[in-house]
Amino acid sequence: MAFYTAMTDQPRDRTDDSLIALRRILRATELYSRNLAQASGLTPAQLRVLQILASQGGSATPKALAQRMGVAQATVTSLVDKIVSRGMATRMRSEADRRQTNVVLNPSGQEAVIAAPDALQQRYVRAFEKLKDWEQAQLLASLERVAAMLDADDIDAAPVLTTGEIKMGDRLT
Amino acid sequence: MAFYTAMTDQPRDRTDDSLIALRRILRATELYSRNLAQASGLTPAQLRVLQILASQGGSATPKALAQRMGVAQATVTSLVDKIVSRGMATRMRSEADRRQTNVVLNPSGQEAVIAAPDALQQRYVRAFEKLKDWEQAQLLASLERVAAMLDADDIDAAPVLTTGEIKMGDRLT
DNA sequence: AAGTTTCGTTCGCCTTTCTAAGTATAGTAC
DNA sequence: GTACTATACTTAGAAAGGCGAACGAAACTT
Repeated sequence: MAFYTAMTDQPRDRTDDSLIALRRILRATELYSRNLAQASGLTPAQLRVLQILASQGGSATPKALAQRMGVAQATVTSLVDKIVSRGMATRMRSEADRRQTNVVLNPSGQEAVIAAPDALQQRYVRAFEKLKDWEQAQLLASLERVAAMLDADDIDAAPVLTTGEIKMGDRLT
Repeated sequence: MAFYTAMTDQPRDRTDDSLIALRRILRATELYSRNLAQASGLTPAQLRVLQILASQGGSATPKALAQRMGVAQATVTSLVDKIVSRGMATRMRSEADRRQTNVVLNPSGQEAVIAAPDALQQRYVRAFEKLKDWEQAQLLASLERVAAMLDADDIDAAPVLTTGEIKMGDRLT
């Protein structure tokens, strides 16, 4: 991990430091999302479904949701159940292909999404928009770079990751 | 959110884009951690406990763990139960204060931590170390900046976040 | 028309997480 | 020293997220 421990100027390895920063980011957002979801009377997972729905123009199929969330279809079914039972969305059979179901966001669901802005947004946006122009550009470039570095698409020698088939060894009790 | 929609050069708002990048990062790491934990025969939460233990010199109290993880003590109890039942850690009453219990990492637990390097590490480190020197420095600075922007410490008007007391309104069924 | 694939649901199971209610130990006050 | 209070942890019970396997229905293929 420490490649150039010799560079005496830096107290710690940059790789380490960047990992630490990344974990801080992760941790902060995780805590926020719990928080926020509670504030809106929804669980994080349910809110995520609503957000995806909203981002897709108000409707999506369970399959699409599952892929988007990196979760099994069965899981989506139960999430949608709960959302539907709260009247925040409705299931509608597709006309074109009747195997498909469209989960459609209701007004009340839209409100929920608006009222509970994304955990990140809440805090991050304020800070981001206070930055100088070039700082914003810089930050954006860096984030996109990191995202690209982590993204599931361009995997080479890493464990499987294709959404929905997580394979892999034994699973003890 | 869109402050300078007028700047026609950019297809989208930088704030939006950076949020999207951030979500990609989050999503990628979330998927990875599931994956990785499974590969090691542990669940993500259990692995997190082991990692924290390791980072604390091999032992910590449930209370400390709970705080570190942003989770209730009862939750830690059940996580520790499972870890202990797999022989990866041991509970030991504290001599000084017998109300306290120390959760101590066993050799087998240490192995697990080493064998299952952090979800981020796995992938990120490889990519990071391929970057040019100035790129690394740049990225690190950006990440730390974002982390600072999100961190719980310097909150002003945002929802509570002090680890362990997540307060906040009603929680529907 | 029979077989195959795809989509979604149902079922049974496990894990995480919470709150509320205990139990034991430590500290403090009288 | 006995009684209160605070702290550290566990237990118990419930809800939620998540999975794979099995299933019914609709759409393709041959």
